[in-house]
Amino acid sequence: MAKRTGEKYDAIINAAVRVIAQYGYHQAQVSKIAREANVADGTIYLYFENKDDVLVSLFNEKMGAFISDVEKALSNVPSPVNQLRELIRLHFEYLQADAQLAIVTQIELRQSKPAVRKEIGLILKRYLGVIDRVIQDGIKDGLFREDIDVRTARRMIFGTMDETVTSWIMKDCKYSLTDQVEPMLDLFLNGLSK
Amino acid sequence: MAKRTGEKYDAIINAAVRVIAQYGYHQAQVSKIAREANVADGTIYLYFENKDDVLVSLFNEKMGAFISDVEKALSNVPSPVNQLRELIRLHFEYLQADAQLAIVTQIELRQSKPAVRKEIGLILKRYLGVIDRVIQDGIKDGLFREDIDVRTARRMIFGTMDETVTSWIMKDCKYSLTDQVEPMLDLFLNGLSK
DNA sequence: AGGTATTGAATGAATGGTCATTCATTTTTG
DNA sequence: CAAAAATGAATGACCATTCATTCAATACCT
Repeated sequence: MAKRTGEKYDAIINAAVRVIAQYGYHQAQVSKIAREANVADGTIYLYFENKDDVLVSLFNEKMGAFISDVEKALSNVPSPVNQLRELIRLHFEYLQADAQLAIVTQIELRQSKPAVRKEIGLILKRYLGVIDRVIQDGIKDGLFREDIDVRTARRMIFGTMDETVTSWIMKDCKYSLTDQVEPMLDLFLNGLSK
Repeated sequence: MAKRTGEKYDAIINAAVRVIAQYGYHQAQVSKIAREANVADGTIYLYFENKDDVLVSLFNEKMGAFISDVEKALSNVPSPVNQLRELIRLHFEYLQADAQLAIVTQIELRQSKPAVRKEIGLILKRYLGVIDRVIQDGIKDGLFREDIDVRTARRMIFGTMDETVTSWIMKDCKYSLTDQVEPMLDLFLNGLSK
């Protein structure tokens, strides 16, 4: 039965991030991940059910930690406007700090099988909930318009950040993501119109 | 040498859309696509280089037609505000009218190999150019703020539409996409702030 | 202490299933 | 009756997964 914990568990997950980031999803064979983790092919099956389980666990460990960080950080920020700023900032800072992880979660894991993507979607729901709460607080506090639809606004915030990170990666991460925080926040708050 | 035209060429592309939409990218074998097109497996290789070429051609034919429609439609619309409305409307209308195509371009083809995704990216560039032009016109006409960054705004517009279509598909297309046009346009133009 | 049994972690070569692609043959067309 | 188009069975490459075996550590005995 898969162990799901321990030193080698972490080693395999981190090896998977490096291998997938370097070779891409389709060239990340189990044997390559095993070699990178300094472990035999068969050992992976002592810690994980199968290859898909490695991918889901990877996303769960890394994204789970990120969401917890965001939740904790936002709880110390009073104004919803600053919460939104902090959310965007953390989103960009986290991925900018670990470009390999960014490539894996943003590009490569999206090529996985439906079953894997479904699990990933469930984990992401928690993050979407965090965004929703910021918007709702903003409306309650009278800072945001009460006639906006929370889901529409959430899709705008998440969709824009997601697209921004993806194109940053596609352009080889060669500009600063965090420089985008203020212009993006300004667009979200004030819109295109004069 | 691949023919890239003719009755069977279209039949194969349309069969690919149906098979991929129904079975998913990973269960869309060449033999299944051939059967759906009423053609032998080998015939596919008379019209296409290989399986990847089928996928790229599919995107090129379908998305190319869509972009041309959008370009033509916008050229008859005077105000950039109305151009933006029309762009969002066409984007949603086109995908709502053909849910199978929406599933394939929005979800399934994103699981393809890097080489295929790269081609898809090139085709999409033309569409992003259309969005950029609407924003630039809006600034020139004094309707949009001149201090916004065109690329940031473009990523907001494309990212938000993309995320909206994806979650519409994930929720089994069971609400109206086109109902989202006005609330989304309003958010783009006026933002979240009161 | 010295020796021996027991456990379970780790190994990596072998297996088996899956498909894209090919090409010798057949069918259709002009 | 050529020439072109279409066929579909056979091929071979690829890779996740398995499992018989090795190895190391710990417990148990005299």
